Formats: sequence, C-alpha cells, structure tokens
Amino acid sequence: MTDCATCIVRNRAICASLNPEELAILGQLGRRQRVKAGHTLLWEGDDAPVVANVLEGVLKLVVGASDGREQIVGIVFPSDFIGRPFGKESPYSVTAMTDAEVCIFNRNSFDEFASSHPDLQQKLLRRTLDELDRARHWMMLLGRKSAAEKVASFLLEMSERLSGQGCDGGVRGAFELPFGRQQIADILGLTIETTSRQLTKMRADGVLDLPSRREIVITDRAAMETIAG
Amino acid sequence: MTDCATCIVRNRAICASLNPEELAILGQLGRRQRVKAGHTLLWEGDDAPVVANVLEGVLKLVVGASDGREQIVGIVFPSDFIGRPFGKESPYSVTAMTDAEVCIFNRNSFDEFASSHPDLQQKLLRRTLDELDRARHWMMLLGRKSAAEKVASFLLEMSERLSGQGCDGGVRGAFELPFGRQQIADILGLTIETTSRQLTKMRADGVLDLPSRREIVITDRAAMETIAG
DNA sequence: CGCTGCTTTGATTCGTATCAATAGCAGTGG
DNA sequence: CCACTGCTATTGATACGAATCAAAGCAGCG
Repeated sequence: MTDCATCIVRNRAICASLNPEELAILGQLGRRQRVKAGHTLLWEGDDAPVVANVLEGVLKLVVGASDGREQIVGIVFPSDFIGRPFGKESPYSVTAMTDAEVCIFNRNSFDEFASSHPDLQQKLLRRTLDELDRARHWMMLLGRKSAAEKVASFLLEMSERLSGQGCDGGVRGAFELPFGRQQIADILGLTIETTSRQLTKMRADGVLDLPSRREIVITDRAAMETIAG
Repeated sequence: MTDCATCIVRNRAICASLNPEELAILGQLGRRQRVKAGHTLLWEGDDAPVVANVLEGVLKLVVGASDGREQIVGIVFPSDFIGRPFGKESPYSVTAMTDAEVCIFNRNSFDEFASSHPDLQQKLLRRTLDELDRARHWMMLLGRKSAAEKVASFLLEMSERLSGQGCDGGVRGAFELPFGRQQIADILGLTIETTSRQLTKMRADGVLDLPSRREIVITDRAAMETIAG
C-alpha cells in the first residue's frame, strides 16, 4: 500500500500533531527507555508518576484479584499511549510481553505540556475514545461469548492489529502472536486448557494451522468469522 | 453535605468549564429533549449525527449479537456524556432505562465548538479517561468473577453511583435501582435466573434486604465487600 | 377479577474449570 | 551429541457453576 517511510511516521501518532519546534520541546521532556520482556513498568494501585508512548514491542494492561486471578484489560502496541494523564494512581499494571522500547514522560510535565497544546490533547482524546470503544466491544466478548467465539474473535482481531504493524500489508492470515497460551487465556477470561482445546479443535476442523507455538495461520477466514459469531 | 443548589451546578459538569458567554453559545447549539423510558436514542452501527449531555434519568449503552444476546457496556447518569465526538457511527445503542432528559448537539457543531475550546475538550478527555478506567475494571468482573462476586460488586458500585445522585449524601446502603432483573443480568453477563438466585441467597444470608422489586438495602456492607472479592 | 409482564423457584443439562498426567521444546552441562 | 532440567502446551477424566427449560408466584392495571 504505502511505503515504509510513510508508515513509520504514521506509527509515531501522538507526536504527529506537533510541529518540529514543539516536537523538540516534548523530546526534551521525555526519555527513551528499553523494557525487557516480563518487566513491569507500572503497578496496579501505585502512584504512577509517568506516562509513555510505545515505540516498539507489545505490553499488556493487567487487573489482578487478591487470589491471583488476572484479567488482561488491554494490549498496547507501538504508537499507543500508556499511563493515566490527569490521574493519580494507575488502575492496572503495565507489563512488557516482549522486549520493548518506550518514550517516558514525567506525568506532571506532560499534563502541563498537553494543557497548552490543544492539538496534542485532541489527538489524545480521539485515541482514548477509540480505546474506550475497543474496551466496550471486548466487554461483550467477555460477558456473552462462548469459548469458541472468544478464541475466534481474538484471532481475527489479532490478525488485524498485528498485520498493520509491519506495514507490509501482507498476508493477513498468517502472524506470530507476541504471547503464549496463558496470556491468551487471561485476555479472553478463560483457562489455559480451554484455550488450548479450542485451538486444537479449530486445527482439526481445518480452520487454522499452528506451525509453531506462537504462529497462527488462518486458513479459512470465512469459517473463522462464522465461529466468531 | 452540600446544599442542592451547589449540587445541581456540579452535576452539569461538562458545561462547568465554560464561562457564561461560552455557555450561551453552546446553549444555542444544543436543544433539550425528553426521552421516554425504553426509547432508543442511538442505534448500534448507525451513523450517529448527535452527541448529548444527560440532564436527568438513566440510560444504557448496549452491544448486541446477531442472535439476540445483549451486553450492557455502560450506564449513563446525569451530567454524563453520550455519543462519539469525532466519530462516524455509534459502536453501541443508547437506550433510556428511565424517563430522561438530554441536551442534544449536532455532532459536527459540537466537534467544532470543542476544537476551539480546549478547556471543554480537556474536561471531555478526563471524563473519557475515567470511563475507560471504569470499563476496564468491568472487564475484570466480566472475565474472571463468579456470579456471587459479580452481583456483590455491582450492588456496591450502584450504591456509590446512585447515592451521589440525590445530593443527599444520605444512607449509602439503601437505594432504588433504575432497572429490573434482566438488565442487571445484561450488565453482569449472567442470566436473569442466576441473578435472581444470587439476590435471594444474599437476602437469606442477611447481607441485604429487598423491600420491593427495585429497592436494595445493603445491611452488611463488610460482608458484601467480602463477597465482592 | 382476571389479565399481563416480571420475578422467583425448581429440575436438569451443558460448558468450562479443575485436577492430573503426559508430551513437546529450549536451554544447559556432561 | 545426548541426557537432564524446567517450562509451556496438550490431552484426558471429573466436578461444579451457571445456563436452560419449565412452572409457579406476585404485582400492577384495565
């Protein structure tokens, strides 16, 4: 579709509303940081003095219960925003699922900068509205869909979001998940066993291939969509 | 706590960031409209040419599946905002659960007005961020909690949100739900029977009273919080 | 009084969780 | 190169919680 140069710019979406001068100022406020897979950036319930922009990698937003149950409430991709502007404490943990690189800002500095840059704030508003729509759509999945429907819906959404990534516009049916079975289960509100069984069944039914642990190939997209309900 | 005059002002939160002059302009853009209980303001998937501010009553945001299953993904109270600024189509239906009154704006006019009023836009951003946090918290409930935990969590949250309403600051343990059992079930991702059974059990356990169909009295808040997990 | 719609209660089924064991793979050191 | 270890995933047997199916109770209302 488009060439990669354009694509990279598009990915740095939050900054895209700024002119070079403003970008420079914002650049001064932030600092790049690498996060190793598995490392937690923000803890649920803690004061979160930072916000950040994801440059590379994938992170998860997790809400936990006292007894260890976990629900992943959001997945964060490059160009997405992390943290809670204008907020006190983080309502969830943010953990890297792959090695990642983020651009971190002191929250107060960022809030101030945002307050004086309406364009940036509008961009943030749009982004937040999109996230809210996505979250609500996910609520339907969690509350009302069966295990098979959940898994199918999940794979279809991942195929969308992950294929956008590489700006190859390539084969949408084949992709590599940045996480394992347990994480899929935590996203879908299922157990790891049920998740595994559903995938196995889909392979048996010829709807997908599982070349390796993390690779998914959707071989019959129409069928997958039917299953997703 | 505070007297009602203060309270009413506080409730009109979105407009609160504007000066009288701006308020007048915004007032010109909007028009008041009454909505009867059960009437749907916006349909899922339809173009939504309006946004609105709730003045009175309670509305629900609903996502439906092709086979009739429904999940309520949000409940809207007075001073809350409805619709999708900067969006095309509504990702969910908006239906009045009680007789309601809203202040409706043409979306384009509102977007334009918002774009030139950063304070309003920031208010909207904060509101949206809060909604997002609430939605994500709800995802944990839908994905990981048992029926008993769901019902208890729900009652506790309703006791919070409904008691704020009347600005009486009154008895937080007693309140009247603006909806019936089926709706509670649609909020919690349960069936009406399971919901009913959980309530009956809680009454038997002395955690709450059910004076009438829609009245709830939490008699043992601590126990309720324990059940909520 | 007898509708009508909502809620409660009961009996049974079904889907997913749970418990338990095995299998596959990746890394390590002999 | 292969045995050993640890981790993740798969598969199987069983239990349990919530859905479903069915019927009865209860309010509001003409």
